[in-house]
Amino acid sequence: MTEQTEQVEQTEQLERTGQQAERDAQAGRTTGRVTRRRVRTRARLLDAAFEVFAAKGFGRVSIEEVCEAAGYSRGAFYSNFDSLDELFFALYRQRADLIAEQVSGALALDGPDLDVPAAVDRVTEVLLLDLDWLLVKTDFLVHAARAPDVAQTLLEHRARLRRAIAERLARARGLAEPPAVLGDVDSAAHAVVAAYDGVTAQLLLDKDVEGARVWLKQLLTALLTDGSGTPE
Amino acid sequence: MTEQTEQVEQTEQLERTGQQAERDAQAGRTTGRVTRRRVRTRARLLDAAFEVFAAKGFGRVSIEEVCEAAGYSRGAFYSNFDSLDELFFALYRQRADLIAEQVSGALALDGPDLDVPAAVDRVTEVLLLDLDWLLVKTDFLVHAARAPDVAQTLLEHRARLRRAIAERLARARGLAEPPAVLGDVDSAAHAVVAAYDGVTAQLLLDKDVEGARVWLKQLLTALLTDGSGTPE
DNA sequence: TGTATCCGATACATCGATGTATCGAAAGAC
DNA sequence: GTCTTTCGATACATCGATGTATCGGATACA
Repeated sequence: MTEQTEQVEQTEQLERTGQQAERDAQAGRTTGRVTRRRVRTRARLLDAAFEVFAAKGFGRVSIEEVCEAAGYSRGAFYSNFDSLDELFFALYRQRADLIAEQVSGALALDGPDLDVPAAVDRVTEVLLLDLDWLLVKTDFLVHAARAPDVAQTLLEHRARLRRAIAERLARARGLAEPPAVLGDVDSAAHAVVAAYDGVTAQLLLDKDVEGARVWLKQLLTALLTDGSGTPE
Repeated sequence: MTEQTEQVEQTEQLERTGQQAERDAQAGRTTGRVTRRRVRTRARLLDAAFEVFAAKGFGRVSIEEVCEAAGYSRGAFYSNFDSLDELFFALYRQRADLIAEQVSGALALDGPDLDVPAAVDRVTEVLLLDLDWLLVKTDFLVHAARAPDVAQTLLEHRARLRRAIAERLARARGLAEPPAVLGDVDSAAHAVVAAYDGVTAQLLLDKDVEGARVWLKQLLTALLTDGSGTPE
């Protein structure tokens, strides 16, 4: 569905600092024999998983399919993960963290005082970049909805995101913008996330990324600038 | 997860007018021997499916589990459906139509001129009634996202819903309300749906139905009344 | 009540996925 | 380069789910 090669490199780097030590510790040696091969296969498995999950949905994917897509046998899988759930969780964390960074970057771009429409543009660009990711993300949401501990993690993730937005808004709010249609910045941040999720749902069905972007921008500026922005 | 008994009656009535003729036609007789037993078991299978899907998620449910929950053997299932997918689709249609009716009712309640806040209250009540339904509905969304034909159906469903809202809004708009933060009524309707979906996502994680209701009301009034409503 | 038809239960054959145990090969340490 | 440790491939046993074919009991209709 997406290109496969050389995306590995990226993942590999992410993993290097990642949850490597845990497994080593659990295996005995405290970090001796860190193994280079291992990181590679782990990264490839994650990338393959993303590809396959996006294409068929978490619920319809077997361990073997992931391994096949990654070019490994099941032995490799069981050597790196305990279950598909664990792999899914790791995958989500990896990608979500990546996006979170990008969003932070987009928010931090202009100076200490925020240019709302410009920031909205940049954030929108990042958030609606990859349809496959939205698919997997939604899959994960549904998954988390039935696993309280997973849900907890996801909620914290979202809370962090909201807080970041709220802080950014607060810094900009005191200056020129009139108070938005919603009371405080917290509500505003909440609304931003809701708008994102809402647009995602439609996008998943009609696959019109550009349309979704336009629409999300419109929604966000409407919510944040109280009509003085660029509605319509 | 939810009560099971006597919900059957409801389903049964829905089915009576439903896609009954099709199968008969396909089986030969044009509608001879309409069978009473059949409608019962079909209805029970659908109810059981709802229960099981809500609890475990579509992807994690086997045909046998549904049958067991319904108190039938797999023979009954294969006599009524061809696949889990088909059952899922039927289930979605049934429930979605039910909700759509209720929303229509809630919208039609007050006279020819609409009292926006009151309508928002009523609609919110209906939309966020049943957490299990939201789970199944989201599951279905993810499912549809990967099956173009199913997506098409879902999109039409949503379009109808939006149109109903838009028409209702249009009737109310000419009178007193100032134009909302969004341009036309179409955009407004679109925004309403997006808000609904957005709130749903959060609700699926924190399971706080009351909070979600409050929040959705706030969002909707903010979007529809341009601040003159009851924000905070 | 008889009877033709329909429906759902049972049994069976098959397939795919899972997890484990074992072994050869690769990779790091010296 | 060797030697030890780790990783991943292979083979195997098992289990659960699927779909089908068949049969007996239920149901509608006369």
